[in-house]
Amino acid sequence: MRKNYSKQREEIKQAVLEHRTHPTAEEVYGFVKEKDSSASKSTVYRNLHELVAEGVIQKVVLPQGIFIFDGDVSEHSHAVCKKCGAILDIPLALEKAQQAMAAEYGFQMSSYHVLLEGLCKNCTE
Amino acid sequence: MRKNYSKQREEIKQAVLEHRTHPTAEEVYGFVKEKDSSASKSTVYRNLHELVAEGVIQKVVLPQGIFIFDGDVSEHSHAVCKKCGAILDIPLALEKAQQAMAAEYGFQMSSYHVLLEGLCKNCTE
DNA sequence: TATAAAAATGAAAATAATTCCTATTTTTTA
DNA sequence: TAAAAAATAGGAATTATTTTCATTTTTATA
Repeated sequence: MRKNYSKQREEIKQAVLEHRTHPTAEEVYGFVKEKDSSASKSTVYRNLHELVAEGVIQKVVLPQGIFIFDGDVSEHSHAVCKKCGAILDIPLALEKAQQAMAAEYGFQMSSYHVLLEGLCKNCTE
Repeated sequence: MRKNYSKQREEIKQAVLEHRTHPTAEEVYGFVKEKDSSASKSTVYRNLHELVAEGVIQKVVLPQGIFIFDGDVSEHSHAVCKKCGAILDIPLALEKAQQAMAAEYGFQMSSYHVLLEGLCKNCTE
């Protein structure tokens, strides 16, 4: 277990936790640059990867193949607005699916990713 | 509407429809090459893209960001085996989610993507 | 059928996101 | 405080995909 976080590591972690917008690596890099202009991209990518491995943040892929980072590591799903791109966290649980998958397919489901697409509240008003 | 399919276009379509393994673009390229060694990658990518736009096949992204192609365009979900990589089609419908999303978040859900991960039957035996 | 116009192709270059490499800097340890 | 370990910046390398474009193939039509 790592005892201390380096300055950059802490800034990268905070950038993901504070910005609840589900930033991409590039966006995290932008946030970190604001505070420490000497920060490099490789450090951002490396630390994001390590934070994911530690379970501090999670990496989610959007249907277009873009990766976003989420400071909320609890099991939840996402809804992406096709117009503004906003990403909502939704507590959509698929516990029932676990048993159904085992019973019907003999598939031992260990995790799931649900991604909804549509229009968010703002974009339909 | 396109009347006829070119030779390559037809081979590319067939490769996706016949191989129910959910191939990547690279794999489709491999299948097409077997029948027509002169086929190029750009043609495979272009046609896959067009077939998706036409709704003949669909493109799905896996959590690692890899794109796979599916000849079954009906709304269904996928379960990926973490051991062997097998991809199962599963009729997991989220109709209820549609109303719930509208009622709770004002989100007009138009489509969804569900991806389960775990171990398939073969890999647990 | 011959031919002009349109569409599709192959090959290679360009792109974009991410990972890798490495010399240097920073931090930790004792 | 010195040696060892860890982390960094910056750039090169990688990989999957897209774009470009000259050539080939197909289609339409005179």
